[in-house]
Amino acid sequence: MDYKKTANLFKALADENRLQIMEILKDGEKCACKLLEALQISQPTLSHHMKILCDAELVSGRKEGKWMYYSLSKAGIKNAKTYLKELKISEGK
Amino acid sequence: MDYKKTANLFKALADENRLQIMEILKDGEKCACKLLEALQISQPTLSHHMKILCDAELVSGRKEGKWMYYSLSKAGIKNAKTYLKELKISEGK
DNA sequence: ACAACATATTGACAGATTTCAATATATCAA
DNA sequence: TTGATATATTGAAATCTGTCAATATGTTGT
Repeated sequence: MDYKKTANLFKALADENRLQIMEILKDGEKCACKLLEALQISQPTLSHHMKILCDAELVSGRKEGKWMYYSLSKAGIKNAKTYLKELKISEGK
Repeated sequence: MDYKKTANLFKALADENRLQIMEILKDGEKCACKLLEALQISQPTLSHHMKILCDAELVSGRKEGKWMYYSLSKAGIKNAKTYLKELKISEGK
């Protein structure tokens, strides 16, 4: 198991603003400008958070003209689910 | 949804040493001294990590004489699973 | 009570993370 | 091409986190 990669994945989920972004994206693809409206953070800060979420494959981005559209990505979410699924509680002594 | 609590939960999983601890505990309850042997960290650092894992309810501790036994706890793991499960990818526009 | 041991707490430091202002890059419209 | 707009990057400051040495607390055996 790759501890570094897994830690990075959970790090991406370990921030209140990023959780709120994920929450908004549950509703479907959104433009960066919409996310900026919803959060009380500056534009560079949003851009930084989006990079972290994209790097973790929790979110994917699509550029259309001068706009960036973001949506949830299955890959990262699946990785996290898989990790948790493997946390079986054994009765080993 | 409680962003702070959820962020804390994922923060607890966002560290390589703590992931390794979880990995070891998958095998069943372990004494703190065993964890200390397995990890390349000092005793106070281990104690600090265990507190974070316990606070997130990912691990529970049991004191027996002068020893502490730790094991995986269902509550935190379930909370994380539930969060991920709710990350449904909708087609809403 | 005292010594030995296991774990927890405190205090300090280094490195990581979040944040914003300033600036850069890219796209569109006139 | 120029100006306006959307997003990304850079650089710096404040805060948070992981770490260890030193010390405290709690337990067991003598």
